[in-house]
Amino acid sequence: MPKPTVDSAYDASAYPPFAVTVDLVIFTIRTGSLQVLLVERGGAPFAGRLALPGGFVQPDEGLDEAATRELAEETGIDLRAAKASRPEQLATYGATGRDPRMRVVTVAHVALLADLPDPTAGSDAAGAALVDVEVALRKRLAFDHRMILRDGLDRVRAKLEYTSIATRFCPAEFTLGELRRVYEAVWGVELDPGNFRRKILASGMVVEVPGTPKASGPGGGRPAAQYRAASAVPVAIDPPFRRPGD
Amino acid sequence: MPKPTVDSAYDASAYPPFAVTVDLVIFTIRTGSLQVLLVERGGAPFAGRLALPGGFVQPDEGLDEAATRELAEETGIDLRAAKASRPEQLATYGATGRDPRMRVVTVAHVALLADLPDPTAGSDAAGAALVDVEVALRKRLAFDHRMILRDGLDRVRAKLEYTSIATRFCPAEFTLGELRRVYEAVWGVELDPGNFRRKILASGMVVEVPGTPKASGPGGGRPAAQYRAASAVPVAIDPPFRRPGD
DNA sequence: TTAATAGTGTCTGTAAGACACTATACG
DNA sequence: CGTATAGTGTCTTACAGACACTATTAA
Repeated sequence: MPKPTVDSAYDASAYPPFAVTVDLVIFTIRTGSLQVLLVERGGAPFAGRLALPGGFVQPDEGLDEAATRELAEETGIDLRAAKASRPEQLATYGATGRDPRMRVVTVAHVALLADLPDPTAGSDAAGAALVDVEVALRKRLAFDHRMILRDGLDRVRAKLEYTSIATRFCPAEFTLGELRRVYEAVWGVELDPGNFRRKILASGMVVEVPGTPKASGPGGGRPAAQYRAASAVPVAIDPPFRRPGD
Repeated sequence: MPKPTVDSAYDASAYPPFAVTVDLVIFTIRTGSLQVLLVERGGAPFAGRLALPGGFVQPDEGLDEAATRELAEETGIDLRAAKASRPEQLATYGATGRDPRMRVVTVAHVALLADLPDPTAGSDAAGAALVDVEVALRKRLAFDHRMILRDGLDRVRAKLEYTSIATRFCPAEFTLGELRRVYEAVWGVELDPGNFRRKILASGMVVEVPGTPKASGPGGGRPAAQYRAASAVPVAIDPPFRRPGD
């Protein structure tokens, strides 16, 4: 095993300079469909195109920090206080020419949001919008953001199988029906309510909130028990909850 | 959802400059134990410490390209010819201060190697060595390389469960006993030969090479049939091959 | 012969999926 | 009443794990 080339390369005075950014794939579920937050680009390049939110990493912050800051700036959610659901690193994209002006390496992150009580929707959503994921994937996004979105979607779909992150899409308390509709929206399938119930309860990922049945919605239906995530941090589902047909 | 901050940030003339490197976690299996390739650092910082091989990304190459180039430089393996087993991106590490001299973001990759016929071992392995992974994790490595190694190990252990990458540790033709010992080395467990055989054959990840039984080793044993990977690119194992006790 | 590995057969427990059934709401 | 959702019970099938058994080699 030949020469170690590390040392000479670490010449602090002469290294190729790169710009480093973070981009965010922010998913949420609205009206039963999986949506992603996109912003419209103002200036060149890709002016007018939709893009993932993101920005430069500052010299004094780490990558996670930058992603959390961008999430706060784009959605108003301050995760440094609510210690849950930090953006998770997805992958890094650094092909030459992915930004036509200079060499930019971007570290993509994924974040899951419970749909916020509508104050957020009415506010200054200047240029930012939630777009159905299937629709977004058919559009021409800026840079390589379509690939990043594709990878982010794959990641979320996979992680539903073996972790409890689905609860991240739900408010603090939720019914098993709501949780099931999260899985159905992300996976694009229908799940048997009875089998779903057994599987989730057996996994221990949720605990029942005693004595608080939820009033049934329009059209009737038996009131459902309320649950909350058993753990603040996502936990492994064992055995995994395999998605049908994949 | 508030202001999009993307546009102003994309001022090509004023961005915070970073150095971008790739680091490689190169695993192989030797004498039944999982080993990782480490190099000894010559200069400061961390002079004398063991480190993962790696180096700066050049302005005209992509991240994958840089990782492949570094792999070739460190091991003599040219993957641009043998189109198999490219380094796979692991994660990106960019904490402030991870390099004491400047801001360096490193994109870590994982590569799996079949143990090479000993020419490589005898050559100029100046400062490069294969180290048992458990031993390496107990050492103090340079930079945050211990964390990277830990993450790389987790990744490989997980990927054995649902892909056919274990064959990457084997030569072109191998017996099921050899493949089983790969799993045992990576997972650190013992597997039942009979059940292992059934599981692997049912997965379709290998195909038998007809009419070539392998002579049994020292100590005897029935000769084993030879197999090769059913696909040049890793394929999903369905249902997954779950690792015992985890 | 013994020891070691390859390969097959069989049983058991767990869990997923299909689906029927009961329970409780709305209109 | 009908319809919709919540929740339980049951049956079948698939498969992992334990383990016994046969086959074929080296020493």
